[in-house]
Amino acid sequence: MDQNPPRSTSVTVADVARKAGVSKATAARVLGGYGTVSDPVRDAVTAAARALDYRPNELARSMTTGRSGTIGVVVGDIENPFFSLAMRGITDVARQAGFTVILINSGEDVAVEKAAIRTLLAKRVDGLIVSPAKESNVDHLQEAARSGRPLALLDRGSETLDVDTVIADDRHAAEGITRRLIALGHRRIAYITACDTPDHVFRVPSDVNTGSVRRRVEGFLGVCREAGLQGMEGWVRVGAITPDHTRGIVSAMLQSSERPTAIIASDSVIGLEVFKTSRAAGIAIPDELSLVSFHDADWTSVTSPPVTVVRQPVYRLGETAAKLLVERLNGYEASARRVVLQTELIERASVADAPA
Amino acid sequence: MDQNPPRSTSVTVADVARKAGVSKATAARVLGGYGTVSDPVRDAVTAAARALDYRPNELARSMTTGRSGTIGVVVGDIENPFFSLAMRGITDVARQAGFTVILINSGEDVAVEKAAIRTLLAKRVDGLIVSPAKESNVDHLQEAARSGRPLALLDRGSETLDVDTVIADDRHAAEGITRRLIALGHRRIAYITACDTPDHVFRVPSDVNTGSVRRRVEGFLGVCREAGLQGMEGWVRVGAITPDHTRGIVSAMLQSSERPTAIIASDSVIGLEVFKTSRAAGIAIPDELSLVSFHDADWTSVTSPPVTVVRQPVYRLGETAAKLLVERLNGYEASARRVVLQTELIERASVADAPA
DNA sequence: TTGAAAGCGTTACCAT
DNA sequence: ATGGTAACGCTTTCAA
Repeated sequence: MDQNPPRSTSVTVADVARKAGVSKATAARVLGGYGTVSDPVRDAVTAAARALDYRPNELARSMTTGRSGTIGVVVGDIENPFFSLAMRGITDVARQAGFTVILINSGEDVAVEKAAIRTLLAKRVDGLIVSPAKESNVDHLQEAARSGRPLALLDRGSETLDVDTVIADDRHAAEGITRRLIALGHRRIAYITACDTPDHVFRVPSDVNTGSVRRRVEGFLGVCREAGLQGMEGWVRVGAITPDHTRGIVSAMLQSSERPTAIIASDSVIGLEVFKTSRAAGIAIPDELSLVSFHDADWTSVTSPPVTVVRQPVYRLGETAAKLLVERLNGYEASARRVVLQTELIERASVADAPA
Repeated sequence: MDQNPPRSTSVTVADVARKAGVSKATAARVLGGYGTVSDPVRDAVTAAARALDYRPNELARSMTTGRSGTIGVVVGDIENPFFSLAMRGITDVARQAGFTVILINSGEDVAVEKAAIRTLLAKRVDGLIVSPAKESNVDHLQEAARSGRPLALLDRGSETLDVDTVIADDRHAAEGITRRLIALGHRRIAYITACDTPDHVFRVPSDVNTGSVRRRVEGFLGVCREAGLQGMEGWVRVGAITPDHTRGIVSAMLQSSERPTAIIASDSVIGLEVFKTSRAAGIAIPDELSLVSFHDADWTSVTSPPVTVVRQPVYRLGETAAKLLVERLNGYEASARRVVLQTELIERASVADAPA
């Protein structure tokens, strides 16, 4: 029973081999679980390994095999329930497939995203899942794709990037709620998103670089146009990047003489702030203001009134992206797949006829 | 302008050295940013690196330096807003300090946690941040600590583990809200937690293995005892691990003849489900039932009535754990530090006098 | 300031 | 079935 303190320098296959009285190659075979070895030798090596408390060095292993068993994930903000749920989907699939996940937060900043990709590539991740901050700026992703490591896009696609992509049917969802609101008599409908433009004002959909949001805005404007509503571009508000920003935007709107009769919130964090702000301003939902939010966050059913939402299959978004990536990692070679997951409108009580 | 397709095998220092007409050692020095080199040589190497689009292989670097620039994080469930917010704190600090984060979800399962630690150690993370599923079962953490890699505990401590720990003042918080409820005349006060016991029933605090929750339960029971309330152990309910489980527990309670007049929810996910279930059962909050929840999730102020919560400095919990770890990584050697962050009771409108 | 060569801990190829 | 040995891409003495 030698209980000597484990020396700081870790034990290697060579140590195990020596102790078991075999060659390094043989020890490596049983430790690594490859090649063929006789039972007695296997037992001896196993015993030696246990005695020495051998721990494989995955770094060294990756060094020679070229696979790190790691996938890199870059998301906008892990604190946002949307991403944390998608992340759960990713990690579940990854773990089951034997991969480990490196998470980097881009804060929706392209420069950070760029650096993240470099870091991840330098660490030799086997593959990448990215939710690109801006669709227009994907050179670094091109580069990643070219590096030979598979890349999957999450929630936000890119026309120019021919890689596996998993998104929700955002345009369709936006069209649906816009139609519904118009049918209820709404004409002053605001769309609020966290996406920003250089001068913080929206003019045309191409101003919005986040794929999922651009598609929604296009859907929104398209239906408005089709219904004869002109100049609705003015009702699209960008830059709701924090609750404070959102509050500023919403209260300004609510105080103006031509205030909106309906608001579409691009995510649940914004939806919540719209709810808070209008309540604080004494404006009643849904009598004076209708509210629809993307993402059926768990609390949306519990407010008074409960809020009408677009349910997105968020967990499955992450899960699917990870699955596609793992397939690539296992050698799948066919051309890029684009998966569009369906959303569902959950009608609750935050939407009503436009006030007279 | 050679635009030849980048060959699949990556370019190494040797390639750069050759192109720059210097030795591998010299090239490595400028590429790695260490040692001393003359300006002309530096420029030549830099130019060659750019021309070849050289990317350092961090794996190889880690191999020789022994540092991977990575910290491993094991949490119960990244989908829970508590952990996703703490995670944000961790990643922010890590990134700023030049570390990358590997995230593993334990699902509060000790076996998974154990495997996670092994994996992380095998990947040679420089340090670990763990939110241990069970305080009583920390052999694998002992082991991690002994491996020489620093370990920091998040939200849940361990008496037997002498490592840096960051927790909230859970006991104190629980005592505060319990006193308040008792002062309002409540006698049937339930405490509901996700933590489970083998037979799903609670008898004594030591049944609860999750540090933070055990401390809260101790605080709760202590104040009850001190106020002359006996047998309150029967009001502690464990196993609210999913919304469905929670609903089952709550609705059973609400239907019993001796139903609680107040409920303390151990996290916001449970708090939300209590809210939903009691509403569905037609039981009015706070007139017929008072509710206090741990974690001031963003939605808690927006329900009707808004819910009284214990505000925990969640982001700072993660941030602080990461800071302590990074200090260790930078050579800090003194004995283990235990940081206790203060909570705050946010009184809103879900708590009232006990019904007559 | 620069270069040659020895590791780091694996895997993998080629003999035996 | 087993052993010897050359990679993998980098850092790091030690000399020159």
